[in-house]
Amino acid sequence: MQKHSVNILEDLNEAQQNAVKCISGPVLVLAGAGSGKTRVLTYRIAYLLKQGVDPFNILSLTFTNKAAREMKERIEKLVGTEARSVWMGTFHSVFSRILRIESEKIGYPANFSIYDTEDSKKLIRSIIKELELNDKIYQTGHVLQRISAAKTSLIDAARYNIEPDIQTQDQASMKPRLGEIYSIYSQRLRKSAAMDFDDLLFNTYLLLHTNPEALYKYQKLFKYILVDEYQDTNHVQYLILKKLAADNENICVVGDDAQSIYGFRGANIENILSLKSDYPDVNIFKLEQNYRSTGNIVNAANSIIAKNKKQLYKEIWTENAEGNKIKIFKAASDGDEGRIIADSIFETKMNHQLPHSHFAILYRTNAQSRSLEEALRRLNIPYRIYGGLSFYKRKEIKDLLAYFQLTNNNQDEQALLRIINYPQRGIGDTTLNKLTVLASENNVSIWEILNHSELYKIDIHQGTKNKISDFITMIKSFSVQLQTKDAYELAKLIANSSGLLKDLYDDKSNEGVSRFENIEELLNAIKEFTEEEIENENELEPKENELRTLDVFMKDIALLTDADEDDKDNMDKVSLMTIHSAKGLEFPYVYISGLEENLFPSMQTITNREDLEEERRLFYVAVTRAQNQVFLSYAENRYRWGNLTFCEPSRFIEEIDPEYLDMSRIKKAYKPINNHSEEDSQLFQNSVFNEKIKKGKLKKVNTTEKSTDTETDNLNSELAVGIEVEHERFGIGKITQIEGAGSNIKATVLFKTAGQKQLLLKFARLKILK
DNA sequence: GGAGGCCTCGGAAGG
DNA sequence: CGAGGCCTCC
Repeated sequence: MQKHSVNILEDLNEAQQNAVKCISGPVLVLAGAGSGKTRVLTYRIAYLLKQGVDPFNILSLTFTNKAAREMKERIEKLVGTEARSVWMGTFHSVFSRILRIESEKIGYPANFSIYDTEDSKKLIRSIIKELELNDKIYQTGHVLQRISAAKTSLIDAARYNIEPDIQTQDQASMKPRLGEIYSIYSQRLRKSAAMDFDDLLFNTYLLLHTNPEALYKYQKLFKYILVDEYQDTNHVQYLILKKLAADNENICVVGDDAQSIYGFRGANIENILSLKSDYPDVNIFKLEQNYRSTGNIVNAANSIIAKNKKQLYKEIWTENAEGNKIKIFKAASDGDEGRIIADSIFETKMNHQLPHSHFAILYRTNAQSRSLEEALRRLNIPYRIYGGLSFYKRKEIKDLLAYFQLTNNNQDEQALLRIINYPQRGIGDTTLNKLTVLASENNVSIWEILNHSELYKIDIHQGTKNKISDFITMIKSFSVQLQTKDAYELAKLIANSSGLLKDLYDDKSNEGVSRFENIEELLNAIKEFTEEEIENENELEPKENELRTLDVFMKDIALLTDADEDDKDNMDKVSLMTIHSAKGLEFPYVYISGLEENLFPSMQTITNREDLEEERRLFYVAVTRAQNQVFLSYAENRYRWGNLTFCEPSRFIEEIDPEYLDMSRIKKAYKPINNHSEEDSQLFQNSVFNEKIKKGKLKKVNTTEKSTDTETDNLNSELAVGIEVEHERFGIGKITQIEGAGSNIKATVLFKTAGQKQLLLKFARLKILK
């Protein structure tokens, strides 16, 4: 055994070895792009096991199912089946397991439902309607975001409603009743015995915080904690980790502050930047040698990230050959850009006799993929798009799962509303509205009302009542079979007797056929699950009976995002994806498209310098995906939503040290873009804005800095009212009113087109015409 | 209760 | 332009 552990370490360089061997006390592994981060994590777990650590005492957390799966496989290769008993998974999956075990301590049943974003949004939309609020002002997405942010900061509905800062903020954004929505949302989740994604974290924290026994139990259990992609943790994840590790401090976090690109969903880069203040005796290991990319790529990436102020110092270097310089393509339009990229792929592939899988095209937003696809199709280059609608988010799949979910948890309101009239059984909106009102009046779930309809005064026709009663009887008959039938038998029964299968079978359109096939695929997956051997789960969980039942299948289903489609499709294809989804991947040849100011960096993102730094990290991630060669491209004109807009090359191109660039394709056509954006921000800072308007000069309103109070004064002045503006979509209009302050300036504009409509718009979207 | 016309709006994405 | 939500009319 000893001999074997030596062998394990032989695969690692010195820095990696040191990080693996330091198994006691807090450890931070700062791992640069391509430096073998995952390698260190897997070898560290293998090393722990070789040292005799019980696999049950190791907790390894990742952000994606894919990362967890891959790590499990890798460790199994190193140490064998022992690896299966390590607590390994995403934050959400591990904590939902714990919450099911401890559910009664936080007042939930063990079979609680997990609401995905779609379920949450539907619930919020219905609450907004019930409160008769303006859904233009209270947009579901935004409301959910606010609630999610609150939960991430451990602010529950009660506290939300009394926190002065939050109240002021909601008043200012004209949404004073957000707190009320939050309260009702929480109550309704409880009534449905459901948790949303944020609750899985929030409630785990609550469990550990309010329950010393549970805290003690899990501190003793998780003697060794490992966290991947630590730069992407949010506040509540950070606090949970801190609690779990408080006893023995055997926590090892691995990450790269330069690759923190999820700020917009609550990731807090400070968690990694300030780790030292939490654990003063933390051992820091830097992995700075890059094994992935050529010298030119590494250097160019370094020259980009050096522009960021907020970062931990490290210097990525490589022993790899210098390689080619980064090539830049200037295209006339988005179509032209696609053509240039497709030609280049074709040419490179032919010259070097490479498979398509060696190429990836990355972009900032999904909408960019269309013109690229067209160009690839024209040259018959096979491609594969990553992202898009995942299997478990498809309508027909969610419909069938809702049947399963309601069978498993009768209180689940969103599941009930989704299927009570699908397939159609004559229980329409009117009836459901009455029931919803009745349910909230009596403070019970809709199921409760339907199940004990004799207790409530329901004002609906006898015919409808009968239909409802048939439905309830059916669901109940499913529920009683949960423990007596295996998952596949019951699933098949539900799919058939609910009428769902027949409904899809009758639809002979292409779409209908594919939906039917998807249902078959889901049923097949359940069949496989049923035939699986019961895995060696954790000793904490009660022994499950021999039968693989549907409720067990449903446990984590909401946490699954893709159906391993990647593995199925192993054809040789070019990969197309957003930069976000490219993190963790690598390709010999990488094309980064759409390098235009306002597209990448994205105009809507940049409201302050920190956002710009995140965009820059995103660019860093994109460049460091490449092993051999990076190509950058931008279009001078781009169609967006049917409009052709003039584009400027991205400032990011300019930020790369010219030494690493090959400008031959650009020649003198390339102009530095410095003056433009700089001038704009100067304008804003110096309040010259007024002057420019006076002179009647056409001016694009600055988008790189958030507005300051100084300009508000300018904008508030009568001067701004009455001036002519242009909006990329609505055309030319006149400002009739300006209101708000700070970053919330709103201009009411009367447009000449779009039916003379009054629209409320952020000022930054307008061009001042005069 | 359901189908089709009208209106709206456009970000990256994990669980 | 195109997808998705809402409303109106049947």
